[in-house]
Amino acid sequence: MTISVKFTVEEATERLGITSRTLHYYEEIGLLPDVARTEGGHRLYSEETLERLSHILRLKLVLGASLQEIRDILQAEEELETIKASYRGESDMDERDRLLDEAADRLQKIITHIDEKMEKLQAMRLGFDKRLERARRLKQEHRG
Amino acid sequence: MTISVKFTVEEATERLGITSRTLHYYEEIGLLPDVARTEGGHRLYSEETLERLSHILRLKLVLGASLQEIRDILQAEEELETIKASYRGESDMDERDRLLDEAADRLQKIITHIDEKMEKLQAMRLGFDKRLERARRLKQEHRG
DNA sequence: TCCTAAACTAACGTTAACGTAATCTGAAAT
DNA sequence: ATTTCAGATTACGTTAACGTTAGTTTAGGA
Repeated sequence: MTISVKFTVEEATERLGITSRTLHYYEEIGLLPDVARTEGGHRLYSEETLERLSHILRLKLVLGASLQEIRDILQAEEELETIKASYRGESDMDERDRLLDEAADRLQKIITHIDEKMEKLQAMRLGFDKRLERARRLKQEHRG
Repeated sequence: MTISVKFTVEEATERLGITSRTLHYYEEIGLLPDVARTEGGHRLYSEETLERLSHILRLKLVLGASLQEIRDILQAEEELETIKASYRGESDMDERDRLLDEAADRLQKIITHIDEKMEKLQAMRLGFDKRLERARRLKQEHRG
């Protein structure tokens, strides 16, 4: 049996840079399943939950995704994990292939979305770069 | 004198894929200076304004920036343009160099911000990629 | 045991970014 | 000249993502 270290609310907030209200809220809207409690009702966060939270925050920051969209992404990921975990089991293999394909499809869509975002970022970066270059050139001309 | 084509609200909304309310709102919070009007008070958008709007929407979508942040970015860009435009004029050259440096600094910060975002996107993309690969490998193993 | 800091629940408050409804005026085709 | 549709203004409504306050309970060290 593996020892599972648990973290208090304070430890979680400090590590993640968010408030307890945010933790409560995420739990409230179903982003955090199965948060453990002490006998007295105080929350205890596992390492995996903290990683999940970290993932959520990354998705928010980088993709600019809403919590609803994040919920969908997480769900797709979990589904995939479930399928993979049960893949060597007993039941209908064709059905499993189908489910796996579906999950892979969703992942592919997310990746495509990320790629599109990166392309746009790249284009925008080039635009700002040009402005900066022109500014620097202007300064050089003036000096020389 | 160059002919300046102007566009109606409807043309603008269709071209940009936003509602008139959004146009009004952006004007209201100062994102769109000097929107022209007909004699009767109807708005007329110039090509430059439409491009500005397009830029705003890109910044929103790609950077996930708030309208406040976008206002700041646009302001920085305008400042830089003003400085560049007056750079060959008469007044204090040292002061101009300073202003130009300042503006360039802000641009540099935006670019750095974009770069950081792209790095995070890249890392995230790799993460999703791995999951996808594992899913595909699993399917292959099962078949073979 | 007692005390204080941390956590709990419940509920109302807040801000950004628009949506929507109502009423009125302008534009342009017939 | 009239109709009709687009546009203007005003103002209240909405949603997401938390913030904040209040009153109560738990945890853990002196």
